[in-house]
Amino acid sequence: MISQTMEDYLAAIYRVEGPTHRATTGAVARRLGVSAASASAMFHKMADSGLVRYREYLGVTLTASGRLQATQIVRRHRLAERFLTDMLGIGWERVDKVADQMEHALPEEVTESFARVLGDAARCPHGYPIPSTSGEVAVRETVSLAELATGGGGQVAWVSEDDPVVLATLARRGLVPGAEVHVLVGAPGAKRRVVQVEGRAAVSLQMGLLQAVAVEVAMDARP
Amino acid sequence: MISQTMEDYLAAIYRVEGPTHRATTGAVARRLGVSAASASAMFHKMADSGLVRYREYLGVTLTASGRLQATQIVRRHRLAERFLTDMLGIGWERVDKVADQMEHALPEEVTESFARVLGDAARCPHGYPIPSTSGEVAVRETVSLAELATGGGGQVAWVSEDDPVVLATLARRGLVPGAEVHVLVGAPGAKRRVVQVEGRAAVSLQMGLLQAVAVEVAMDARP
DNA sequence: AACATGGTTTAGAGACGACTAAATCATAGG
DNA sequence: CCTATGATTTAGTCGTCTCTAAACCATGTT
Ligand SMILES: [Mn+2]
Ligand SMILES: [Mn+2]
Ligand SMILES: [Mn+2]
Ligand SMILES: [Mn+2]
Repeated sequence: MISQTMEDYLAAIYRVEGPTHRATTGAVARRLGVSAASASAMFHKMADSGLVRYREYLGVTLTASGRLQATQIVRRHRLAERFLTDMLGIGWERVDKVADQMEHALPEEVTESFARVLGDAARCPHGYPIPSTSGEVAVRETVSLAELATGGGGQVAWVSEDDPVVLATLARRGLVPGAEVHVLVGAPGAKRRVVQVEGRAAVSLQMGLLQAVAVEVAMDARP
Repeated sequence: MISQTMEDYLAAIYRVEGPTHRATTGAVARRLGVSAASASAMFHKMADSGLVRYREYLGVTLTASGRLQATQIVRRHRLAERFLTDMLGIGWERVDKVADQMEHALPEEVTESFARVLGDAARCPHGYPIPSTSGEVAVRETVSLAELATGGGGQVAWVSEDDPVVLATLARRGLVPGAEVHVLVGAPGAKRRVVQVEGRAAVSLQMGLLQAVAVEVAMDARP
């Protein structure tokens, strides 16, 4: 049996480590709101349990076993979120916190019931892919709205989900997964940029909001 | 903030202490699968937090504050159970364990959404009353099938929910909340008794099963 | 009235997961 | 190539919850 805490570390590592990237102590600690010392100690225990490979001072990588368990936790998390928004009508800015608890409570049978009644949803309400039971995920190449080339645009793939205030603002601006968006004014990395969503009037958004939006650039517009 | 462990103690005390009965260290410890020493230590902390009154060697009683919080945990637990059986089709012998986790994860908003989509259910799948938001419960006078007078009968009010095997057996025998049941043969307290459910053929049940069934005796047949 | 018994509390200790402060390492700039 | 800097690890504690073993108390029996 794996502790709830260790499950949270697993999911955090999964989300931090990109396809190439290693999950560093600091990045995981930051995501979990925990000191780097605590993360370091936990990395040792997880390595002993065969969940990660740990190269000191460099960070961890999930093993096959660790990766499979991580995807299952993330699957439970995102299915729970979908359920909360779709079936209970809870606002998307509040579901992450609840799902963060539920992800540890749902046995296989309940998880798959969720999937069934939700029609095998492919994404969480924030746009992130829901891993399959075997751990596969649909990968998409994205660029944050902050870094997108001026004049460029695409479809919103997902939005960062950890700040409820940001989420509420994004929803009000129409910046939800699936929306078409274009950058009209402002260089990549600028403090503010003017963007246009679908048929709406253009709005100026600041850094924090821009960084929270991941855009899938149209095939022919890739850098 | 109150710990998940303390919440479990609160609910256990609530369920152990009858209208008159005091919740004793041993009874609470047994219900939580914990040593008496652990329960004793926790009682001190809960008394310090104003959740219970503690009379050493005699047990605890919930304070007004403790009782209110306990009913809210039990409300979440039982609504979660109803949701799992009614909306997801999970078997009633498995829902208690899942609800035991979910009861700590559901904020007010989600709990009341459950209540709404369930049409303000009055009982959990095992027949226990669901406390209202203000903590009120419908009281019913019951006698266990083991103690019911020979020849007597009534309506099944609720069944003990902690043993999945017992629950599965009871369901197979038709001994579910609402069923009419009569004791045909066997003295109160006997190892086995013959009972009849609704229109079914009479069956002989052993102690363990008999004790698990609480029967509401018809008004005119009260002892 | 004394005592035996069983339940309860205390004593002592361990697992887990968090923290701060201090030491250590990797690496980018000079 | 060397060093300054920032990230990481270690050392030392703490809080929470658990346990077993031993001491203690309330109770009913003799
Ligand atoms: Mn979590
Ligand atoms: Mn999400
Ligand atoms: Mn619980
Ligand atoms: Mn129940």
